[in-house]
Amino acid sequence: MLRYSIKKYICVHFTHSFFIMQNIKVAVDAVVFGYHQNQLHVLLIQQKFGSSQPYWALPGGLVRDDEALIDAVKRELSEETNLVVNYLEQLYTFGDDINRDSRNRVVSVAYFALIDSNGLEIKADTDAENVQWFPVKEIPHLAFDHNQIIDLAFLRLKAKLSYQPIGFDLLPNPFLFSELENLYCIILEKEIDRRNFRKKMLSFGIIEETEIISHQKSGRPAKLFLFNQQKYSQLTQEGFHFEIKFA
Amino acid sequence: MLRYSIKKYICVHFTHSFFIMQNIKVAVDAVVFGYHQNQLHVLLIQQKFGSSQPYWALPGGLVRDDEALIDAVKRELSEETNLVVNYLEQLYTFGDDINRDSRNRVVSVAYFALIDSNGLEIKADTDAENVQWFPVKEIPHLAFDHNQIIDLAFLRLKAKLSYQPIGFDLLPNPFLFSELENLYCIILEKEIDRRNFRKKMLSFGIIEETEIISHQKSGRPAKLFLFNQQKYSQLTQEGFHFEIKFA
DNA sequence: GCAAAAGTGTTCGTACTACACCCATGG
DNA sequence: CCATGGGTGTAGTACGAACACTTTTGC
Repeated sequence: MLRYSIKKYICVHFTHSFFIMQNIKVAVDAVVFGYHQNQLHVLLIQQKFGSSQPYWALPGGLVRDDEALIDAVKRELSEETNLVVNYLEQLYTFGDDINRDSRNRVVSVAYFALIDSNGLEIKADTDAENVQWFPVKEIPHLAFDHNQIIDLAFLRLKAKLSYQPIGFDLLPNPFLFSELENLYCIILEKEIDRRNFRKKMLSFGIIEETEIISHQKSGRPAKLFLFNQQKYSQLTQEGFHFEIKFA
Repeated sequence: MLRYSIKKYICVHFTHSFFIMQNIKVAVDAVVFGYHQNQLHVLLIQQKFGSSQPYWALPGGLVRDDEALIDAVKRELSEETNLVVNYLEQLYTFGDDINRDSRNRVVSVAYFALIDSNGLEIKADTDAENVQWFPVKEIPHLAFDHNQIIDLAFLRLKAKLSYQPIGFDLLPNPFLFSELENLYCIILEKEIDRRNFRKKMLSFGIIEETEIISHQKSGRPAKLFLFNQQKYSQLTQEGFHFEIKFA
């Protein structure tokens, strides 16, 4: 079954050679999540096509010949939205649908990013704005297969929240414990017991209580907490595994 | 910061247009894992370059213009190794190193596959063979960044084994419980208590005991078990989550 | 003094861990 | 009868789940 044959050898050689022409373009797209107003948001930009009809789409674009994929994402984000994100990882490569872009075959490497969007809220009264946050539950119909990409990114975020301390990348540092708790509730779409959540979170030893008191909201003032990234890295090297799950 | 500007708009439009030329090729590569002789193996093929020096490499090749990525992997596997795998998923896209292929910039979408390699063992005496299983701990120096790809695939396999019932895709069906247990021990690289393992595995209700008795080995004959994929799918829809962890 | 959010402990049950002996067969 | 691998139960422990009242501030 695995036996070698001349025919197969030629085939192997052929498909590994560069004699065959290929007309596929490589793009990157980024799903940038932000958290503000007690909601999870996705950053979208507005585009115009030849058809002159404006679509909302994920920030992204074609990769340059001399540019790493990850650099292409960073460049696009910087050019299109002027943002630098806190967390960035590769999500999935979309290239099974040959016609996902009607102009040309495009394989898109999608990335997944997190940012603290608290200081970045866009004025809703500026109609000319072409970059905007959308609540993740109110995403319009987007260009290409971008809705699908967001769905996948959201699943990834939900999953990762439980086994990697990435929630902090959506919050200011220092942050309020209530913000963190709320973030988990909203993204995981379930209620979480405040006492158990705090107990578990603090038990890891990767969060430090500061002496800073926040008077931002009504009610009793709250202490601010710091996520200690360095401590987390250290513990991880020692075999520690972050995991937080709720019924 | 997110304010719209003409300059930015032009930039967005430009990078999303197809006026810019791109000279990047798109390839797929597959890390195929097999399990036999109580060891985890990876399938490699032998290639020749212009330099005429033969390298071992992952099965893979360039994607055709009219072909889904996943179909490209299946085609390459079929052409190069004549195999149909039990499990196949996208692993990661390698495209940060511009020079990973010295001939041309190539972005490679790597896949991760599992197969029951028990009936497929290659005769070691056939020197002309250009497809071969290598124990995962004895992989030679490969072409391109293929060693790195295998490392990542192995990490993925290790991780997935704990939260997805993919071990069965490396075994015959029906299988011996001792095989399953051994597979977990070897891939996770730790010892597992036999009694606890069996108890936990059976508690999910996705494995059925058959009346078939195996007399293959010395010692007391063993019952064969069946993994019930359908039952697993059903349970998953009902919110069941496979998870098996050991100290 | 009341509304609003912060802060805090205990009990109960479940699930993981550790651990050792007998059983069925082939040679 | 001996070697080889298959099959099984229990006791202790640790962790997750459920649950409600007090505290501090602004208005």
